[in-house]
Amino acid sequence: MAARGRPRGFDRETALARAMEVFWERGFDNASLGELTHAMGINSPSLYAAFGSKEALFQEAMAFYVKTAGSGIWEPVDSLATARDAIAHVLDATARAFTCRDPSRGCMIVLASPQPRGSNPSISRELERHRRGNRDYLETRLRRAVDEGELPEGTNCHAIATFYATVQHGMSIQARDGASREELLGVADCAMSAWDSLTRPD
Amino acid sequence: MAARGRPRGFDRETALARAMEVFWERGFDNASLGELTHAMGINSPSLYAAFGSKEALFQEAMAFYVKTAGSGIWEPVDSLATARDAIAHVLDATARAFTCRDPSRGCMIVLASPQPRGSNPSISRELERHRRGNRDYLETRLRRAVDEGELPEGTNCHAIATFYATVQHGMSIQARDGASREELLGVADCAMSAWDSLTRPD
DNA sequence: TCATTTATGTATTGATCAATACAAAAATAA
DNA sequence: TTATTTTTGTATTGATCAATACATAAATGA
Repeated sequence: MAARGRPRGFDRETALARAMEVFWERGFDNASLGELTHAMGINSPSLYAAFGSKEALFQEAMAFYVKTAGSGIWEPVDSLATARDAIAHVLDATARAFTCRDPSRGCMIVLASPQPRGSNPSISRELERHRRGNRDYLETRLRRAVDEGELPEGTNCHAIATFYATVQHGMSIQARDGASREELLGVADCAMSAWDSLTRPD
Repeated sequence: MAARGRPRGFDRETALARAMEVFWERGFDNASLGELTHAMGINSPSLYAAFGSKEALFQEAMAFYVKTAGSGIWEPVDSLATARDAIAHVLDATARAFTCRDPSRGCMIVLASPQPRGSNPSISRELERHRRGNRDYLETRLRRAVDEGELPEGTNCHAIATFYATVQHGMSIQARDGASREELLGVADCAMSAWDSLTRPD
């Protein structure tokens, strides 16, 4: 199946990666088409031909972000032996991922469009859906730990998952405010120091 | 000193309070002048005559927010007897304040302009400065507790203050994502359950 | 009364934005 | 070669935005 017509003059995935960087640094609204096309090295008709719209481009950039920056954080959650190891890993990897650019950027999922009734509610809802998914993922991992006997019956998995998700979200703001990697790792340590009392039987 | 000229036809502070609500719900960029003037019940020339510019209006709205919504959270920090009580109060009051509107809004200082290199960097910097001030305020309170003997010498006040500030920031995202007051109070409880191990002598 | 001062309502300005129209370019298929 | 298909670059569109021009209204001071 050879391509008909004139071949595309740029690499789609490279352009997508550059768009992701712009959205990550500037958020959805503040990333103008001029900035995006400049970073991607193309003109706007090429952008629209390849991606459809600014919103569709963002959706793809978000998926790309999850696949690249996010996978190192969340993928090991199921494979690590204990829920404690899993959550400690999430916080540790978060501290590293949120400070992997200079200046630090925090999490694109948390910061790219924080106004649910802003200019593009569907994007805010999609990001919210994703954050909720991460929280639920932690809760599911905790429930499994209860089933496996790592944690006692009666453990409040919902509250613990919500707590650690909250810490993870807060680290995005700290990163944007210039917190160093060491400070964020310190936050992760502090959060993990609650583990024993959170999972102690009543 | 009677006022010359035609008297202002609206109450300046009432209008400011309404502007604050709009900025709080929509953020700086997404709050259009049309929305602002509609909520304030005035036309744009009156807005500019009374407040100067959209940015100046936001600065005043931010100060108003700190004075009203924020004071109940931060004011008791110095007067409460112990650092533990102070921090527990901050988290508890935060959970309540962030869910005092329906739908929940979280914190205007955290959410109104989260892109440091967005459309208005000076506003982002001002908000960041304020967040940093809150964090420093917690650290100062912890150092006082060390001086007074509540906490042992060698307590890592910087790390503990950063941790609790991070939790507080994360609660804004949770509130925006629809977390209930009870869930946020649960987050506050989880965070406080780390207290003993965080403040235990080495 | 009349000049001065300040506020208000209507209408508009220039800038910026996302998205597109259009014709030329570059490939394949017949 | 010629017709067809798709991409590219230039230029533009209509919408929306923050901010303002201007004439009128409503107060005080002389």
